[in-house]
Amino acid sequence: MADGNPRASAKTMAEIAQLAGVAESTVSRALAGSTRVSRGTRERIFNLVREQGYQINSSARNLRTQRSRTIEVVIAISEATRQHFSDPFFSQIIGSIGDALAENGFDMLLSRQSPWSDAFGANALASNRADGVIIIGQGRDPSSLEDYAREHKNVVVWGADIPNRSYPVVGSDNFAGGQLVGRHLMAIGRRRVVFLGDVSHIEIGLRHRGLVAALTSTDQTSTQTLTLSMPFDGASAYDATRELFSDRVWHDAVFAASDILAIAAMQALADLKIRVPEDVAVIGYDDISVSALVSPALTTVRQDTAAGGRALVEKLLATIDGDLPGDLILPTQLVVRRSCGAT
Amino acid sequence: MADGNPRASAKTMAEIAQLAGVAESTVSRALAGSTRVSRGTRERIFNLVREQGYQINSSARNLRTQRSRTIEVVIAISEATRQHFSDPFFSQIIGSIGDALAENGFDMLLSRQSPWSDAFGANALASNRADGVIIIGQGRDPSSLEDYAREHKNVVVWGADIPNRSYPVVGSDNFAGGQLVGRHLMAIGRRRVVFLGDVSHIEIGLRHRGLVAALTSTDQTSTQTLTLSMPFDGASAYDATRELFSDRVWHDAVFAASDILAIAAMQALADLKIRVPEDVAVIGYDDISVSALVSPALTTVRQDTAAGGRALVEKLLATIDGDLPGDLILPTQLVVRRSCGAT
DNA sequence: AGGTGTTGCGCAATCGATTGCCGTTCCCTA
DNA sequence: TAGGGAACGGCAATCGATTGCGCAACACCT
Repeated sequence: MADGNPRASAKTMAEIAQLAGVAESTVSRALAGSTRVSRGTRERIFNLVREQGYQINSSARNLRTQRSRTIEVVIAISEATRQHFSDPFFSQIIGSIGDALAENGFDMLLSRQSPWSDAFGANALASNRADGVIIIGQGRDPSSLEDYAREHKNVVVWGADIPNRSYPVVGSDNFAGGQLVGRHLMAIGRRRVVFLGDVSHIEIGLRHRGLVAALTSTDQTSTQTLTLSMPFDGASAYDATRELFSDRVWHDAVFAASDILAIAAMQALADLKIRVPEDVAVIGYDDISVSALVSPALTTVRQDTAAGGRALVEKLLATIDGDLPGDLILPTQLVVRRSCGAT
Repeated sequence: MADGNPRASAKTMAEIAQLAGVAESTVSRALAGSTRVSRGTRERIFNLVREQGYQINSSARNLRTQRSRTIEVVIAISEATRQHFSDPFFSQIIGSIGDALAENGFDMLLSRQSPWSDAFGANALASNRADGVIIIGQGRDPSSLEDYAREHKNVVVWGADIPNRSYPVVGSDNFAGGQLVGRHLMAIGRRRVVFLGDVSHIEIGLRHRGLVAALTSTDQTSTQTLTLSMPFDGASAYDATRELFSDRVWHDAVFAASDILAIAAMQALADLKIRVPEDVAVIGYDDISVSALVSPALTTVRQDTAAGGRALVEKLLATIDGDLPGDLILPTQLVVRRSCGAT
């Protein structure tokens, strides 16, 4: 018993103050690291805190300070998009956001419902649960996001640099990414390209436009691009690919809007005994970790999620501090592996 | 202007009360759906709330009610384990937990640091953030988790049914899963099995024991199992597999503790021109969505993450309500695909 | 009319920490 | 010894909602 009776009961700051023989205000200041408390007092208080296993009640603190040191992260995945939350791309970016937030002493509230979607649901920002919001993806209809951003402070978004925005954006250069793919395909002599992805989704539309731009800006013989556009998940990408190639193999390349789609497409081709990359080259987007591990390894456009997540957090925290940070469009990089048939 | 001036300023319940000409208490009760408020008053209040875009301040509410309607979800990934947060297995289970929480009106606080790891970290100091904690994985050292669970109420864990626990557990039957694999391998005539995974990790150890039990409980000719045990990620699984098989192909099967490891192993084998499944059968664990899409499609043991996530939430909420829910060990299921060479 | 409920609502205490402002104490200097 | 600071710490208001208790008004019954 000499070592105290840890976390027996002690609960409030008042109790600590009582034990230390000081006022609550002093305990508060000591814990906050204020210089207005003498070293001796501070140490006495810290020892008691440790002994008693005292923890600040964050509800009370949040109420008083009017902030929560919590950030809401929203993965706005509509049913219609069919994109799965478990797409590793999301996990990667969420992971890096989480790390960056933790380093700054912020908690992360994860949500899959856009705060504007449910008219009468709870809105974390409005209700003081969160000091800011990071939204992953602009989705197919950026206008509701725009409305939301206008009415709320402290919103940053992972997405594309679209005009008439009122929020800072971090994203990768989707158009350039599409271009990289287009140029690469031209360079290795593939002209008849299938694009797989929902082009009405802003970012994916940009990838598509980049592809088309690269393919048509050349003076080589005309190219023919087929765009399969619909909400895609792995399964439907498989089906679409399988159907397209089941009659005959006319196209010689597939560019999928995400690695998940690309991997599904490769599977469909394999099941049709169509060789990748000999008969059809396949290129994906994201560079999720499994892409290096499939056979053949997937050529893809890397999005730097680590830098992206970190930047999102930096910009949001700056916004909260009253700054007006600019946007950040990260460069993309083509990661050439076997699936495209290049050297 | 007739339609009011939405979300102009209105902020506190007091303002709403003022506008409605009632006391704060009445507004509070109306919002809480108390029957002690007349229909007329209730409607008047609701209209004002809508008009003014009022949202209850959750810090204040949490302080007063002493709960937060928030659950913390912890992915306890140690550096040493090398397991990546972006493993789709985690995303899947987090997704289903998130859905179940949302249905019950709870928020999800996502954290990658076990609450016991940083004894005095920055925000370990704060409490009352969450009404309960869901911990994914017992890790390699369940004792610190045990300590934590003893000192805290409302903790449920995804993991294995280990003895001397003081928390409810939901998990899949790892031993049975390993057995399934062992039996299947025996049935298809593979005897020389390599196990890939960190057996000091509780759940993975069980999978391993299940495998060994199945392989040795038979009266067929003796089997030889090699266990490669170390913290694994995709890359190191690749390396280990590559090294093991580079001299000669003695083993005829690989059982990996997760699909990610299995996919990496398949890649290593492919790079060595070793055929899967003809020369070496490969079986994974988890059945993440990409496993059906790799070539050859991966035979694996399915963990029902959807049911698991839901059960975790149910049990936690029951615990919060004062119940003492039992454990739930979900059945596992062998999903036979091409990589094991079965029909 | 008086008694007994029932409804509907307000008063005021309360949750636990933060912080502006002010009061001591102590030390140093002139 | 008086005066001027600096250093340290306490008082009390405050954040915004919840809730036990009490009171008024009205209905119903005998």
